[in-house]
Amino acid sequence: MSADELRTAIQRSTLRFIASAVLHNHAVAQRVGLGASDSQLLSLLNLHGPLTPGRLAEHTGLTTGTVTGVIDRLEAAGFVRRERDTADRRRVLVTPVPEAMAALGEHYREHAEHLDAVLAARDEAQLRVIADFLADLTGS
Amino acid sequence: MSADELRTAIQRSTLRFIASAVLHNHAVAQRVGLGASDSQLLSLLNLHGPLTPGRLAEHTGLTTGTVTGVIDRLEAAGFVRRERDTADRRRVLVTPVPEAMAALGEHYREHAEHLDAVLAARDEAQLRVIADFLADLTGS
DNA sequence: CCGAATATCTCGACAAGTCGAGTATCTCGG
DNA sequence: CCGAGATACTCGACTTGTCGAGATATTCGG
Repeated sequence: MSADELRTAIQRSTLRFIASAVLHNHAVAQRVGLGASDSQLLSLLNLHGPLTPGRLAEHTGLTTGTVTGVIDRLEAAGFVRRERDTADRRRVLVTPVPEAMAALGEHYREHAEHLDAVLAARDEAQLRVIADFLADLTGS
Repeated sequence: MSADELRTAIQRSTLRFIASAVLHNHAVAQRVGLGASDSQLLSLLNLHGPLTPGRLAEHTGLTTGTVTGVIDRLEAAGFVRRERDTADRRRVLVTPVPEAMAALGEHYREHAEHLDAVLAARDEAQLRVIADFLADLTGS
């Protein structure tokens, strides 16, 4: 395999990986009883950390009224907590609840174990190449 | 960084990557006017190739009546085609329309270009490590 | 202080998606 | 052939999610 062939193979694999991840994510959300917007909002919180309802509305394209409802559902289900900002008491910080997130993570355990198994077959030099690649890819 | 540290770094990066991919996928679907089930069905077709409405209903957990409606929407929007199976004429094969898929892919061009840039900085040996890793990960 | 601006929440009306039961068409074994 | 089973589609009722306008609470500048 030439370098070019390797690159296109990597691109195809990446697409397959994304598609399967998206599907699994959707399946998990459905099993747990989360709607599409609920799941989207949780993903945002996991990526960016605690956010205010206003910022969540901007990121999702939903109105603030709708976001209030989404947060209500997520809070009732125990996935997030509301915390009033002590500095500016108009504001509310929506923070994910770690235990609930860990419980959600259980639904990804098979995938995590598969990843573990794949990584176990690599030596340190190879792991470094993979880690660097993913770090560059996720931009961090 | 030890091998263990590299492994946990890889796991974290993978999670970040999935979360951001799921979010972007959702954003694209919304922009193009696809509902959650519509997008899910398209992902299934892209992964597994042409499927019958019955199988799609099984995979998604929707009823066959609902799947008919989803396919109607996707067909009207030009994303899929219905083809009657000539061998068993009760059956319908739902196949993605390549041009529409390519048009959808445009929404991922920034990501593809970023991936290109990241890969351009790797030599052939590193590319091979990454390609093998992704092949094992996606199980193919 | 006071008025304007900001942030969130409330709630009735509306839109979209889904179900479920029934219908139409086709296949296959006896 | 014919009847049972399979496959997809139709359509009315219902659930869910979303909007949008207004209400409430808080901050900030002058």
